[in-house]
Amino acid sequence: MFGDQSSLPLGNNSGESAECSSGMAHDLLAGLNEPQQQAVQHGDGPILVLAGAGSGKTRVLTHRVAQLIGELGVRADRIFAVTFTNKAAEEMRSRLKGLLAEAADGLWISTFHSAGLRILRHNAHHLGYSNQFVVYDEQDTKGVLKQVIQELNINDDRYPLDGFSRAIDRWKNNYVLTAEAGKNAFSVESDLQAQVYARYQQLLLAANAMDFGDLLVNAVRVLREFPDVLEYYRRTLHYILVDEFQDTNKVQYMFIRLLAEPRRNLFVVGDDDQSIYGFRGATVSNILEFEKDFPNTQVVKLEQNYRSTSTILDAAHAVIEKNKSRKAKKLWTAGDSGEKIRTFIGYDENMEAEFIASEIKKLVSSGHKHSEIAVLYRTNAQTRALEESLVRAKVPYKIYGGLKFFDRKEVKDILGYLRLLVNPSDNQAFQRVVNTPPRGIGAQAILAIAEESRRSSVPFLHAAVAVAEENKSVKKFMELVVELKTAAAQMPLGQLISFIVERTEYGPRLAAMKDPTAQSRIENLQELSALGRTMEREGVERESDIKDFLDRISLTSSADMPAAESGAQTPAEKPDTVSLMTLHLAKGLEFPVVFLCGLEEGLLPHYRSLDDPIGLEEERRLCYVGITRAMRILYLTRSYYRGMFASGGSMGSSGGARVVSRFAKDVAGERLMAVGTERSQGATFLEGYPRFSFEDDDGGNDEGLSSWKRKQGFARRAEPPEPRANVSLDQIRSMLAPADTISKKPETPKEYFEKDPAALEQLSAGVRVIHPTFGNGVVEEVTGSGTSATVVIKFDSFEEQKKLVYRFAKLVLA
DNA sequence: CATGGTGGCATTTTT
DNA sequence: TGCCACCATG
Repeated sequence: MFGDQSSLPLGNNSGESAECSSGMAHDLLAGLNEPQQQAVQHGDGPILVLAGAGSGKTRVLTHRVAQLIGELGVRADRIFAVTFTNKAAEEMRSRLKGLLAEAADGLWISTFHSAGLRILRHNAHHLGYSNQFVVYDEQDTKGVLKQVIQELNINDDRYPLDGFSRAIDRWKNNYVLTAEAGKNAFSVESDLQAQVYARYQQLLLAANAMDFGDLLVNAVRVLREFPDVLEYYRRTLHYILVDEFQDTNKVQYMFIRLLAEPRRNLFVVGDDDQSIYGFRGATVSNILEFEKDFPNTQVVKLEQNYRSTSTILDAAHAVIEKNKSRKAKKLWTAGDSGEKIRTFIGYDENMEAEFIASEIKKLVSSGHKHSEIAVLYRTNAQTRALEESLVRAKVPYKIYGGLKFFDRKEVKDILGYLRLLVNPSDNQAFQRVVNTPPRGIGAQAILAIAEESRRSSVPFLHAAVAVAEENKSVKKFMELVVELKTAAAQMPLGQLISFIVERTEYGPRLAAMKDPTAQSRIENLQELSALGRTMEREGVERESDIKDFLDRISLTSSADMPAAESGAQTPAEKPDTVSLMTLHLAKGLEFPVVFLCGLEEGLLPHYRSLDDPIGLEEERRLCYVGITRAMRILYLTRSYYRGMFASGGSMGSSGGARVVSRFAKDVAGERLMAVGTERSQGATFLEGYPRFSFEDDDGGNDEGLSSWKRKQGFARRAEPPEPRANVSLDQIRSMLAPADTISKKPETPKEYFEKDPAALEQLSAGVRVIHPTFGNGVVEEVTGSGTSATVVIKFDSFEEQKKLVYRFAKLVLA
């Protein structure tokens, strides 16, 4: 009776938007089962929805929002929905757009990190940052850490950088500020880590920069330490919804708790079986804490699965039921049992990949679309073999995760210039670009600049002015910066980027190289410029274009955009491609056909978790997530040997021969059906290859591996794999485009200046503001304080200035 | 003092 | 595979 749900073609991004209609009332509940309706109709107060895989979680979430707006008359801008990835946020946004049309305007839907960023863009000044701070990525962060380690004279053989970066990360996940970290140091090492942490934060502050963790930590700090700010957000956000609640860590939990506390209208959705971000500090205990912190929480369980066949669900259950720490539950389906699970063992990872590629071709010729198929794996390293095989078989695919467009060196370099232009204290950007391309400023010169920067406590860029006195190369660089700075004030973004590429010699030098990759790098820069052009906005200050551009880029994650794709597809709307991604990225998605590969001990479960029971449980959940992505057909594959670096084989006994994953064994039995080599070569998925076949494969010509290789055209590589095609401009653009809300309104919450005393502090002469009826203007004077404050504003479209009572003028920062 | 080439080495998962 | 450290050269 809910058949329509289980037959969704590709739930993640097509799916339910089709159901949109305007007469909301009963449509909202139609097609929902009992517990789903219960969740959607829940009144005020806290509610925890335990939603198993494929039980219609997103559907409940979106219908709940629609219910709040359509039935209960809640204003859209009173609702705040948080997700983990931009992709999930975008998905929710588009479904709501389908359900509610323009009634959805004003909703705040965003990831935790963009929410933090948005709050800090208005409030970072409370913490001593400028509101124009930059966001440091991992590389920048490592650069700062390196500096700290040098400064503190730490032996980096004994204490490697990664250790510090992990420690700091852990602290931030748990909202441990530098002072507490220092106080609680219990060993030489942790004391050292705390010192590094403290100095690291100082340097970030000096550079007016925040790392990813800071976006949350500092947001929470602002809310905790500045009651006015907290008050403002509490007054604005009446209903809060959280997706993937099992993956929240402590800071994130503090964040939503702070916001939701007074009204307690908190709606969280999660599944303890799908908690796979323990390494990031996520803790299932948040689910337990939740019921403690929010007494009288209503709990709703969704156990009916609309996605998979019962065979697939059984297999998934066989894997997950072995976990000790989980709430007992079992998914069920009203659907059929479907086909058996198909298994394959390849001799090595190439053969495994070849199999997958050829199997995909078969599936496609029997009527499946490429886009219905996903290949999932534990580690990004596994993509190499897969990609090669897919290219050779001419199967169009997209890889999610891994290297992003914005991670490419040339792109980062040019972005480095942009960063430096809008934020002169961005020392990491300075170091990145000061000698890129090489212009005679080496280690010594940079050392001198760093020295000067320390001595007079000014940013590197300023320090460089002093150094320029006696260093011609530095002087030339400074002149370049001035020239670019001038250009930045005059040119639109796209043009500016091209200008930078030219004037820094970056482009010309690339063009002069004979390196075959140079051409594609030039193209990447052209794309960057084109992208900049599409981000230009009318009537906005040039600099804010640059800043927004940089913000969006720093929050665009690997899940949001394919890192690589191939296959000549027409530039149609939805290119038909197979999806490749890690198990982590696959969470929340579904596909009619799923290949789950590398089912080997040491890979899934990953060897880093083998000796840790808690880690093993998480690996098990990961496997569970993988299996439950499949709707109709599931393949489990592995290989017998795998060309990995020594570490991976450390647990394998006989020189790298790999052992089948314990999770695969749990699935074993009637449900499995061997396909491919297994039947022809005596190899079995669960056992491996018979010994005799491949001990020396130069010898035996007519059986086993070599013949298989010949048959597959293995030995001679038909043609070299084509270089990865670049991601299309359209895709990048569409990823960057979505703002926090459905409508393209200013980032500032509507009532920012309505009654909030804290906001008044931001108004002073020269600040640009927007008035709902008078439009854009600039503040000339602020008089009085509190509720009697008045503001004099000169609006662009009026000759005379206007004097407005602050309390009533619904001003918004421009 | 800066640069470019070479060889060694490390690779979980991500906002 | 891609990045970093080191070394020889200009």
